[in-house]
Amino acid sequence: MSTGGEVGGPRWHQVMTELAGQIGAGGFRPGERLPVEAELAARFGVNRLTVRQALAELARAGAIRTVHGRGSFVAERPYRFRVRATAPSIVAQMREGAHTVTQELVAHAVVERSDLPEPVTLPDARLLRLDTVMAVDGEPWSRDTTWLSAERFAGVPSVWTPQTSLTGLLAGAYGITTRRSWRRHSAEPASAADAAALGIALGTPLLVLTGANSDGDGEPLTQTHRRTRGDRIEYEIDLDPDPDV
Amino acid sequence: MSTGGEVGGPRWHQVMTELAGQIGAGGFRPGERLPVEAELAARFGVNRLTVRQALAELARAGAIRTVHGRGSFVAERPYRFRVRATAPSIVAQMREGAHTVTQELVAHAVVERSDLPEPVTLPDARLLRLDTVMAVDGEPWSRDTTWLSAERFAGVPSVWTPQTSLTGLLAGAYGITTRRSWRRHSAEPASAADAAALGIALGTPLLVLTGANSDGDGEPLTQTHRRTRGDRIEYEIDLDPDPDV
DNA sequence: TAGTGGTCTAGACCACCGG
DNA sequence: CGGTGGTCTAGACCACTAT
Repeated sequence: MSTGGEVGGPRWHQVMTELAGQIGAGGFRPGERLPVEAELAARFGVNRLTVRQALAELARAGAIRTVHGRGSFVAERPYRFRVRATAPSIVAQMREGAHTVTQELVAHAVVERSDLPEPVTLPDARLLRLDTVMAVDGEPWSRDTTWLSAERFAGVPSVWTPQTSLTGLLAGAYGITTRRSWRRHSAEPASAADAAALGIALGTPLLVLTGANSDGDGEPLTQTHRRTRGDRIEYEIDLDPDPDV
Repeated sequence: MSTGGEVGGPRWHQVMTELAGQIGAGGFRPGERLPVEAELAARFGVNRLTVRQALAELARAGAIRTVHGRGSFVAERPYRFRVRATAPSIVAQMREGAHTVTQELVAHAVVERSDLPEPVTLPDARLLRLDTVMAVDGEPWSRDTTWLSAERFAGVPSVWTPQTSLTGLLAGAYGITTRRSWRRHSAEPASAADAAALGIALGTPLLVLTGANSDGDGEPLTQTHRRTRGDRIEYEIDLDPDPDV
């Protein structure tokens, strides 16, 4: 610093890069609380709102996490979980990696087929809709909605536990082998509901997956809408036929 | 309004949903300029900063586009381009749909292999790096970086035009058929450079693709890093073996 | 109850755009 | 040049968290 060079850019941007640099250099440890906003404002010689804009950008980028009434904390694991998009069960993949995965069932209802997002691939008119929140190693990770036949799978909600994997449940209780059918990926800002459920700032980028799975015969079985923290996931799509497997 | 119902939530959120409703209901046409911030502030009876927070959220969601010195405009096409992730050339796909696609070469350089993002699949030590900005129907759409052998393809920059498709160029001038090899998808907030190149607000969600293509024999040929506006793209991944093809 | 972040205001000045 | 959004300040009060 004090190289005499042009500093340039808005003050909040300078504050942001300065803080990001200190975090990256280990000046603040993962999980550690940053100084309070008023303290940062005094330290940088700027108004508190200027500090807040810098912190907001850091939060969107996943470098810190800000909690109302408690403070801003350096992100625990700057880690992006890599998931194979071509496999049907994400839960199974993660548990292979010795991670704790839970899926809390926050709501379920029987809905009409018009409730499904495009493209609609399920044949049933009445569908069971499961709204769940997935957490990895205790940290909220994605907000998921799954639709499946209300008639065939009416008993699913009553046997659901946070340890349930839908793919595993269908295999165990119904003898159905699930296969992936199609996937679509896009990116959206977190809505107020997303932010509340995932403990992130409003507007944080989410990776949005919509997709469907079919049974062993290729018949449509489930349809899914998953909203995952963008800073915590990376979908991997292997297209080359691998001759070693 | 004045239904007597609970309004709830912060004022900026109310302003946001009110404006979003008017846009959705056709109160403002696509491309139309919104009233200036001071006018909106007066109309809603709030401070200009409160209006600005509402507009910032609408911009992140892609509903409006704000331009310094000119104003905020309702998004032209609330349209998400659907792209098959399993095909090698996105440019070809879009032109099939009768869309105008240009790729401006903004920079090119010869770099070391360490410049490549993980996982590194190209064998060459010295690589040609192409930085381009893709526009669809005149609107900036993605920021791309492509690496390929500096030795074999040294002539590429000198023949590049905005109409060039790299896949087409390799086929035409080098007789090479390109195949997709692997892809990774994640989501990130737009950096300052992204925002400037794509004409979007800082922090807007981007769909980030990293991937590689190989030649007909499966030999690694190119590696790509593409940052696309999240509100303008949807990657489609077909996994079911299609018996008709 | 004290400390923290979240919201809002009033006012000022700067940077960019177009005629 | 006038009009627009972008930044910054000083100060106030509210909502949430922990003790």
